[in-house]
Formats: sequence, C-alpha cells, structure tokens
Amino acid sequence: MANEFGEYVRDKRERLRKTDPAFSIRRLADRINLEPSYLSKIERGLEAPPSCKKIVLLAEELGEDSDVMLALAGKVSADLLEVIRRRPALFGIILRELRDLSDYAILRLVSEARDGKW
Amino acid sequence: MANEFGEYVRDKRERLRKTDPAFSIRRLADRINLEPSYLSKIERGLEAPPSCKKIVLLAEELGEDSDVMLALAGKVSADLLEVIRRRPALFGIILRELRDLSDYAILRLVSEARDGKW
DNA sequence: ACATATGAGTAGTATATACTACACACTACA
DNA sequence: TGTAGTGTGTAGTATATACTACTCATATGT
Repeated sequence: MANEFGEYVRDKRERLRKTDPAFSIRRLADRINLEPSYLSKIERGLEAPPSCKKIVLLAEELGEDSDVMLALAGKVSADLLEVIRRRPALFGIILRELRDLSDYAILRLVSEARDGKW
Repeated sequence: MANEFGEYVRDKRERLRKTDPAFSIRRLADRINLEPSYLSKIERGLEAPPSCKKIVLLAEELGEDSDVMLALAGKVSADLLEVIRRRPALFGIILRELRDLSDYAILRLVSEARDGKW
C-alpha cells in the first residue's frame, strides 16, 4: 500500500508513452499545469498525491476513472461528499448497511431503485 | 449558511446548561480537551469548526448524531469515506443514483438489503 | 464583600498541504 | 556536434488547518 497512486500513474503514463510522445512527464505535467519534477516525485512516491482537482485532470488525460484515482490517493470526489452532507443521517445508515454487501447485491439494489419501484 | 455549526453547538449547549452547569463553555471544552476561548470562537463563527475527532467527541457530549454534526462542519466521517474508497467505482455509481431519490425510497432500499434478499 | 467561575479578546504556533523555481546529467536525433 | 527533450535533485514558499497560552472584565453564588 506504500505508493499505489504513484505507481498507477507511472504505469499508465508509460504505457501510453510507448505509442505517444505526448505522455512524457514534461508534456503531461504541462497539460495539467504542474511542474514536471513534482509529477516525477509523485510517481515515485516522494511526494503525496496532488490536489483533487489535479487528480481529476490527470484521470482525464490518462483515460482513467477519476473516482478510482481519487481513491488510490485516499480521497473522495467532492460531489459524492456533497451527497452525504446533504442527508448525513440517511446516507450514514445506508453506507454502513451496504458496506458488507457484495458488488452484485448492491448493483441489484440500485437497479431496483432505478426502475422506480417506489 | 454562514455559521450553522457554531450556532448548532451553542444552541444545544445552552439548552443543556439550563439544567446542568457541566455545560459551560469551560467545562465542556475541558472534557474534549480544547481551550475554552477556542470553543467560544467556534460557537460564534470566528473560527472554523474543529477537527473530525473533536467534532465526534463534541457530538457525544451533546448527545447529538456525529454524522449530522460533521455534515454541518462540511465534513464526512472517516469510516464512511473508507467505505467509498474501498470500492470507488461502485459507490460512485450508487451514490449518484441515490442522490435524487426520496428519503422514503432510500429507506425502503435499506430494508430490502437488511432482509438479506440476495 | 469576596472568591470563583464565566465568556470573550489578543497573539502566537506547529504541522500539513500543495505546490514552484531552477539546475543538472543524460539521451536521441539531425 | 549541437540542440532539443528527458527524468530528476535541491531548495524554498504560500496558505490552510488546528489549535494553545495568557489575559481580562463581568457575572454568580455565599
């Protein structure tokens, strides 16, 4: 668990770089307005992951899911936090209830909701 | 929305203080290991809400729901964040799906889950 | 009247967050 | 052989977070 975020970025970036020189540290860092040396350090785990906003931009550039990348950085998307903060007691209950259910059970539940049964 | 957290604390504390002198700023602050002047400023909105840990202790002392108090402070409980971070893609989907459902619909969903239908 | 307790005022601090600026050695290629 | 680009090293910074320490006038209780 030492440097999941950095390794994830480096792996993905290097894979993209094999076929596209726009994915050098320098050029990628430029596109998301970061210093190349800073991104380099992040990839190697010498610096903590950047801010949520930069992570979201990074995810877009790398074609990755921003929720997943935020999670690797130990963070949660601002819009999800807002969902909880609007009805904290309710979402506290539901999240603790769903915590130990399988992915499958949760998806079934959501599709029930989506079908507008209630 | 200026100072919901502080007002909430002050209201609840003063109500308790009417029948129990243990709810003076000083004595309450002592129990949760805060400087009284700091708690005073928080209640009046001159300081931002304290850390999550202090908010949880405060909620316990005041007999309030810590999820609600954290939300008033613009925060979310660490254990709920952890639920999301463990399965970010899944809980991203579910939270955005449930965001616009009524309390009732969500509670129905929870009871379905609790009944162990799946 | 006097000790004690109360809320509030002023000033300052340690630590973390989220970076930037600049310089360097190495590599590729034209 | 030069120049353009690559990843990385060192050093430093601005801002926010989360508080403490001490002080003081006022209010309360005996």
